[in-house]
Amino acid sequence: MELKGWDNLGRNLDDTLHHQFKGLMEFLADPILVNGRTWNNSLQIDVAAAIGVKSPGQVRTIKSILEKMGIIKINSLNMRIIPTSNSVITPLGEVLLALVSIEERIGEIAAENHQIRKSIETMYESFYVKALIQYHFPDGARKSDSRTPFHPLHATIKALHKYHSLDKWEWYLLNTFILENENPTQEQQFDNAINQYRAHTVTFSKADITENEKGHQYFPQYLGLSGLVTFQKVGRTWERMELGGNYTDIINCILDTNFINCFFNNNLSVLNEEIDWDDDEHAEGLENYE
DNA sequence: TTCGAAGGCGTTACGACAAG
DNA sequence: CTTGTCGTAACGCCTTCGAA
Repeated sequence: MELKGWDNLGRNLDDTLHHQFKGLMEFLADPILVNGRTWNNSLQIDVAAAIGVKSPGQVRTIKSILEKMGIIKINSLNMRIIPTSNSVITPLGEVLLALVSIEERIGEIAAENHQIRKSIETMYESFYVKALIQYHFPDGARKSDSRTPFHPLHATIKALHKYHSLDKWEWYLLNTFILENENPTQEQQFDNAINQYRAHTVTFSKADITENEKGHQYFPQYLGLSGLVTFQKVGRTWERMELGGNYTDIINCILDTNFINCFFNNNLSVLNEEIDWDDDEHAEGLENYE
């Protein structure tokens, strides 16, 4: 049976990316460096040099992941506008910039102090919770199979809630079948597939993954950073994911069927603190993590 | 020409096994 | 039990390519 991952960008979210983002913002903040240029190849080459990557193609990948995470404004880097750090960064991006700066300043203390390290980690978690709430596929979970806006966090949390945990192959089954939000047909197909797998009537190997074979690498990594999901790891690869113990009110909020309606219909934006829930219960859930 | 992104490919980590 | 070797799989950087 063929397994297919959701589309993904091949970029890890880690210290390196955080600092590349900071480097990009520092570059754009300096009019002398930007030198009146719009977002063209020449500018990208200079940005590449400034943030320590080797090609403008990589700068574009970084731009793309920062956009999807809601760290920079979508299309704020384009060929018509001369960018500045202020015209590009989102409120969520400001949070990340602050976190990276804090981490740099107290880095030495933090290295020796478990408590402080833990606090920083928690701050990054709440940052990534917000980033993932707004992270979605506006053009479909997998371009080859779908064109409907899709919210991967919602789909994952919902599956984890129902099936308690997902191993790597169950994760690929989720990716293979679930391509739309709240689609009962797809959910039934996924249910059949996961039950067969759990009954050991089918087994999978790497060779069964025919599309987006790194689907297990990137999005699960993002989930882990948010603390919403935890992973049982063997060495450096994960075997099983389940809901983290914390953030239960956020998780309940994401599970609510209104969540998707609000997200896609009301232009829900955690970036700009414009969440406008129908009832107060949801709003409280989010406020705890502002 | 510029774009996004799939996946190729070099590097690294793991695990099995043998030898000390 | 520890150390060393080696084959395999995972990782992740970044090249390449189809599309616009």
